[in-house]
Amino acid sequence: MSANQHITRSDRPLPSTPSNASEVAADKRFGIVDCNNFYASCERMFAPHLIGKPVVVLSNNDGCIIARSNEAKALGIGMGMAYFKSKQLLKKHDVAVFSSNYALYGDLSNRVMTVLATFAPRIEVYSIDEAFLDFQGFDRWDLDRYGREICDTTQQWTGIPVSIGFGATKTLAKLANRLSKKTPGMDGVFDFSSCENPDALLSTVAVGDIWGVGRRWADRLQKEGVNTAFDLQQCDPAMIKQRFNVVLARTVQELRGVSCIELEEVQADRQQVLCSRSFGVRVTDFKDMRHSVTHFMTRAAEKLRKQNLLANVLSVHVSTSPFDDNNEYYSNSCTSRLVAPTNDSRELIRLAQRLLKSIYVAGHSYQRAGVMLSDLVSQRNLQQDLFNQDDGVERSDALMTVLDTINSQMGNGTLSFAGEGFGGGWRMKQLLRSPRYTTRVSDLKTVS
DNA sequence: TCTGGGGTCCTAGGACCC
DNA sequence: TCTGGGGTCCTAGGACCC
Repeated sequence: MSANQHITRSDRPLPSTPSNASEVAADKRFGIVDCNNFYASCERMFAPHLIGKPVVVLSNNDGCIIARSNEAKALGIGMGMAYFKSKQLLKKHDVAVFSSNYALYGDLSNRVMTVLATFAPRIEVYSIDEAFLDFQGFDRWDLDRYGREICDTTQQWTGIPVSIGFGATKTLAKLANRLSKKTPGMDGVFDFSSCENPDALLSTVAVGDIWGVGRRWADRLQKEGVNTAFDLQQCDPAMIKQRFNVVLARTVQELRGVSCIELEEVQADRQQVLCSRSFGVRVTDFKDMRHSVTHFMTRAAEKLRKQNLLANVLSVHVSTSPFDDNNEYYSNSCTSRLVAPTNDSRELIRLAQRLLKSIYVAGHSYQRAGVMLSDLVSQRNLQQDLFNQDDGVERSDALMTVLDTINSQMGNGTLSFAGEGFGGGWRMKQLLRSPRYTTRVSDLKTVS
């Protein structure tokens, strides 16, 4: 780290173990398992001829590239690259291209998580392709060997290759996981605590590659001479808290081996539910816009009911493309509170349509729209309305249950609201989606 | 022609209350 | 002339994650 006036090193000696280590029964130890190139691996599961070949998966609406196999990465295909800009390159190297197929990825993710849960007393499913495992008390275990067993078993039972990192904190485990994939010879398993010269290793990691340090902060830190994970670890947390914020200060502590971010086994209730999409083609007609917003509202209400939640607040937003230089950018949203919390699609649709009317301005070519539900409350401890004595709520529940049951048993969209319209160019493009191999009987793979 | 979607946490500042 | 202090709630915006 170069000398500078702003960032001062802490004079305190770095703790080799958490300072309160004597008070806890055993040192904390976290593992993070991460599925390698998850979406691409899922596609390969049912297309084994693609093993060893470059594969990419596109975002919703076939907009940009969001997952790449190692072979695709090696060709210089960047994450987030616009699909239309990379078509030539993809074609030239005969890259297999898929639209995203979340039904498939979600199902395979569940299988992976089920396997992982058998290897540790506690598991936190952190994202569709990652899970933290609790290995507190595993001090005497050969984690390197155990890690290899976890990877081998998961791959064998689910077909998805994974890698694992161990560390005294979540941040160090993430870092170990990253190193396990980047360092030849580690082969997807690395225990940071077993490292003989951690300072040297931390010096090889760019500050922006640390979990919790995004682009903005990486830029700011680098301007002040903090370039590597080692540099950041040497910073005084109090100074970081003052000059950046408490979140980054925690990251500094975590890099020092002081665990600040706990394992969260049970998922907290959601605070908001969103449904928002880009359109397959620009929308210039109010009727199409109303169809799309009604459709998004229907999906959001389904999500709400699936989690037994009710919403108090609804907002609707619309916008034109920020990339369109020829037309004026327009973006607007409108928020409203419901009279009483609800998850009834009909009521939410009615309000959403009203809100849409207030922000829709004719003459624009709209690129996206969406709805957001917030101030969510659990259906179980709903405050009863003293003045509403009719049986509306029960009837609404019954109707929504019927709707959801039919759609879940007979396929999404079996029953839909007239307001959603039929077809419509605004529905997203998914021209290259693979079959829903594991969640639809009609899409089952056949062997001839 | 064509640029994803869905979340979280934290902070600052204003309104309002006693 | 003089114009408190402490607290909560809400919102917008900025940062991050996958």
